[in-house]
Amino acid sequence: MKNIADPSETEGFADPFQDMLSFQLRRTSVAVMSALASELDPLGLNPSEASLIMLIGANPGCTQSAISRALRAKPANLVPLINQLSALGALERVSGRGRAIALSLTEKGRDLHQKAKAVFERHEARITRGLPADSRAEMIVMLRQVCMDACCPGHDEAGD
Amino acid sequence: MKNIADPSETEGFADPFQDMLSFQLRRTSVAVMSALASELDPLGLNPSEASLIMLIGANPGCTQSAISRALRAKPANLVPLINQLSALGALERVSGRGRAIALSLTEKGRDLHQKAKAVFERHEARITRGLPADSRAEMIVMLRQVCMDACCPGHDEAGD
DNA sequence: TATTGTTATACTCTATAACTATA
DNA sequence: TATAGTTATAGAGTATAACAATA
Repeated sequence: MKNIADPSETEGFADPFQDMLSFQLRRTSVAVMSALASELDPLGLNPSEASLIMLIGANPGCTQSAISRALRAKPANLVPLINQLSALGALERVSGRGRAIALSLTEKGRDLHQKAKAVFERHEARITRGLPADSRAEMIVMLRQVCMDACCPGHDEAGD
Repeated sequence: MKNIADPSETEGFADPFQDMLSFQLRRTSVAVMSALASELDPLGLNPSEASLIMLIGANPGCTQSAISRALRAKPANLVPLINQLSALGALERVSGRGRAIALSLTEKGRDLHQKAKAVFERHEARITRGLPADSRAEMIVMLRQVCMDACCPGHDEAGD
């Protein structure tokens, strides 16, 4: 069945990314987000929508610009997301000062918020079940450090 | 300047993702890949192209299907990538058995390979410069574990 | 005028289905 | 037929520019 040199079918295929932090980060992030999407599926939410509900649930009355900063997303990209959750009846807009709009969850949104929190907690437990007890917290600290160092390639100061 | 309740402008904005491994992974991965893209820019390569060169450089004569497995990418998505690097004169195809095609670097490709390796090493050092000495290796081990646990949500066996 | 939000758009990544080519 | 590769296309996610609305 193996007629040509196909190293990946054997142990002989060299993976230069196996020992690179950058690529392991990416692979793991993709795997984790994909698993999270599957776990959120029964709620009819994707990770973006669930994140938005988590954020508004934790900060009732916040504005879109505050959310865009928190999610590191462009304001323009929040519009379809908010429209969909609004059409779903999960959140409502109340006009604030200036052009600002205060976002908060409806009763349906609060229900989704509780369910999403449960999914997140279960997911978090699931992906860390193979780690020693303190490793999760250590890992988060290290990730924040790496994120900061990556964001500010030339300096030593904080940026996250 | 702050007329409405905008928690993100103060310390009062709650970030429910700050202590979640899943979202810190994603944030860090995005920041790291963005930094890598900037560092590869002078070579005229993006991270995908550079990864492909690294992989073929480490495995001369490998096939596209081997690469797609190693990069966890769909074979169809490699086509434009390979076409571009081929048009750039960085790699060449030699037909193998069946419909398989063996890929290898040209002289220009080997030159890019060396330069990309240098960029990767510098980048790796840069993003880990804020970590204690052994943390990088520990982190990679933990990431592989988390990746495995995320990929196989229901079992305990290996999958990465 | 400065800030906030919206629209339109484009570019990259990723995913699938249908197709071709070859042992 | 099974494997390898290609094409076309559709869907996310993300980026920018231009615009509207309001203090």
